[in-house]
Amino acid sequence: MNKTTILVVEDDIAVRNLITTTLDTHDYRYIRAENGQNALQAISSKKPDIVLLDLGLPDIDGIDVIKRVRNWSEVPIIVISARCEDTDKIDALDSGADDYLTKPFSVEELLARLRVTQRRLASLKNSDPEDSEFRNGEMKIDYAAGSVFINSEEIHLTPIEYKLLCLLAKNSGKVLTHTFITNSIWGSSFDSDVASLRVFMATLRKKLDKSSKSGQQYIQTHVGVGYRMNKL
Amino acid sequence: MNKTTILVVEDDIAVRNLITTTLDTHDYRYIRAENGQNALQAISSKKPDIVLLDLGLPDIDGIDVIKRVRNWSEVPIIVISARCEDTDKIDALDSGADDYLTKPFSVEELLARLRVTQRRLASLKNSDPEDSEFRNGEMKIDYAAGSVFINSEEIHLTPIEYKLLCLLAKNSGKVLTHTFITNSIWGSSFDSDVASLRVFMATLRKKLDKSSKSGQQYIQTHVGVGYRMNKL
DNA sequence: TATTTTCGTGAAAAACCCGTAAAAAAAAGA
DNA sequence: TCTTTTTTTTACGGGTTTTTCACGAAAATA
Repeated sequence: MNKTTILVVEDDIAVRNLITTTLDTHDYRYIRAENGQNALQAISSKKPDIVLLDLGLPDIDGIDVIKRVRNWSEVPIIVISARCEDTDKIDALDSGADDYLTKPFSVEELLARLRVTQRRLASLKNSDPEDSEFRNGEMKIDYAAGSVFINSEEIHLTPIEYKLLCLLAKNSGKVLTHTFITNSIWGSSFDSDVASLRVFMATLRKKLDKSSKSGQQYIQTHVGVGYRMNKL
Repeated sequence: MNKTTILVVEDDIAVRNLITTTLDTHDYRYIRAENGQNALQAISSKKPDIVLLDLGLPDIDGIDVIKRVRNWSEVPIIVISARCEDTDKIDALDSGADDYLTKPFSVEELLARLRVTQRRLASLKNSDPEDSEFRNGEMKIDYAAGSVFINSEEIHLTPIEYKLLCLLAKNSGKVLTHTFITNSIWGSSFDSDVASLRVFMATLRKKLDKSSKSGQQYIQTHVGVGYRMNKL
């Protein structure tokens, strides 16, 4: 049986060393990342079992890291942060974090919470390896890099366009209702959001089709209901 | 969709009221238990989705409650306790608790952690995606994709046509009265709706028959009563 | 069979929804 | 600050969808 692998995302060397030596002495394997970019890449390439994430990273905000990971991976994320405000905790948890510890934290508690997470993973034993990229026809989404390609040619998407595409991709083949989509992206569903949604769909389709050779229809409209990504 | 049911195990009336009123205002259902015995009974008989557990109960020690529950149930347990020692936390977590909050706790944080737990429960349920579909003769309805096939060739239906077909399919073999159908689709039943219904039936039949090889009659008219989908 | 009622059908009218462009507002970078 | 990018708002045209209506066919009733 393999050791549980833990990705430690922390730029403060002292804290990182504290964590890694603790993990070492408790029979864990670990990987390190000093910033958000590396963290995202490590999650997609090394596929750790659990992620320990500091929120105060030099490049990307920790919350954004969580959100981006959650576009394609369900890997448990335990946040370890100096931010002790309630709103920070709530933001992190609602963005997709599984647990939240505030610095200074008890090493023993961290280990206990790791065990809780491991227990849950074991009972799941859901051995479907999550793919860090999505392919459909000529399109490819590289989740770790946050970039999209048509025929290995990168196309630039704005944040919302990217989110939208990920949402459709994750539910490829299924019809997503207007309200489901607007809720997923804006958190609420006003009529004005649906109007915006149409605009985004238009630009997204334009960008996808422009690079596509065959006249493939990636996104299909379901009148009065919503949209669907076709499996090609 | 049912509300999430939460068992609140807490003997301190003030704290309990704080929690239950909070749950009330956030669309949760709750059950109460004042001691460990009642809690164990409630978990087995009422089958709550989540348990909020105070450790300082009058009869059984909270840790023991956790251990005994874990003999036969995996229900998520979130501990809310005045004990703030690390060892207490670790004992509770290692005994099978899923999370641990110390009093005084932030109501907002509690809600956020409840949402985390709910998220996990939801993803557990959806792990086996039964892509529900309906088959009858050469026809197939893929509900998730919102599309209809005749001999694995997709046919385009307008929203009402699709709704109508789903309604007939769901009650395949049964005669549906005019008023039942118009009520299901328009919410009310005017004479004009029945007139429309005839038109929709005509186009629907036309679309189904056009692709069908054998002259199968999917929809049968019952004069003066309504329509029925034949089982083929 | 004759009469009445109910259905199916085609076509036109009305209503509706969607895509699109363009401008305004907001956010992000330089 | 100014510029650039991104998001939101608004309005309109066009195509699809729904509704209405008229008339002939089919079925039920007597």
